[in-house]
Amino acid sequence: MPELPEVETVRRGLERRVVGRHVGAVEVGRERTVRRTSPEAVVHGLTDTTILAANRRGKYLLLPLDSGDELMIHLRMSGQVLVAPTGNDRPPHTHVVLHLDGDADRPAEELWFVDPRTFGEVVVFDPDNVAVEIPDLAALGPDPIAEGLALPQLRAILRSHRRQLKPLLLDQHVIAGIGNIYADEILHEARLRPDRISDELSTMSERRLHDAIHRVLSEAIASGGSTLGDAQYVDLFGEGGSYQDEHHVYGREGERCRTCGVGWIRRTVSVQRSTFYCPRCQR
DNA sequence: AAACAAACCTGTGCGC
DNA sequence: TGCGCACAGGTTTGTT
Repeated sequence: MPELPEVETVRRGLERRVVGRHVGAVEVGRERTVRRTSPEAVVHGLTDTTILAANRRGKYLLLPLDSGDELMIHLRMSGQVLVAPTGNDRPPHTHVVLHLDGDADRPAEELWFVDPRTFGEVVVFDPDNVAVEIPDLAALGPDPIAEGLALPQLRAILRSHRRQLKPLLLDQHVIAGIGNIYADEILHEARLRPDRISDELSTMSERRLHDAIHRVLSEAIASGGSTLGDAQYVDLFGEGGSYQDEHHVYGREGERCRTCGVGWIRRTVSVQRSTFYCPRCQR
């Protein structure tokens, strides 16, 4: 579920609350969550370390440790990262727990990785060996927020592929961080149909797409991301975002278009994903 | 190279 | 009320 804006919101929470903390004990409850290595590797890699920073690339959370290793967390569809006072009841599907020591101004707390569908993962890796240990992370395209994506760079990407825009935006090797909600919202903002071909856009359309990527992602981050009806996505402190109120097309099949007030939002399927757009103002 | 399908899991909402 | 099916924010793998 979480895409770039949601992961960025979690990252900011980690920066505020977790960076600088020392990790005492570590518990791994479900092996599948640490399947890239093993429970022992994650426990040993985290125990008695200090978390130095909270970074993000695409949908990957990356926390450098004082050991020289990094903690990588990917939420996939249903993962959550939460902080809570030590001793609080843990929600169902809490698979990894980091005990954060208290200090002069903070009580001891726990960092929980919660994930009903267990697609998410937690791994401790050596950043000098990332291409071998986490090849998908090493192969990520540019992150429009963390690294920036200038117009000439986007043009080069669009013109070097001959692909439909929706699958192209969802491809993490091409651009990192955009998922199903924001791909649709970006294409709506750019007034481009999801099946337009990347190397057939006018220079003006390329510019609109570039503007839309930055505008939609930035505004979604400013709103704390999108929390849908199931409240699956919440930030580190359990708070939902509000960008769902700004959605113009995602989840709005059959509704009148908020942009043109004339068209009706249509749902199709692309890359096995629901795709929403306004056939009148997106061309 | 790009489109397409299936797989990995669990939970929820809907029609009947 | 209960059952079965469709569907869900992601990514990998394998096939056309």
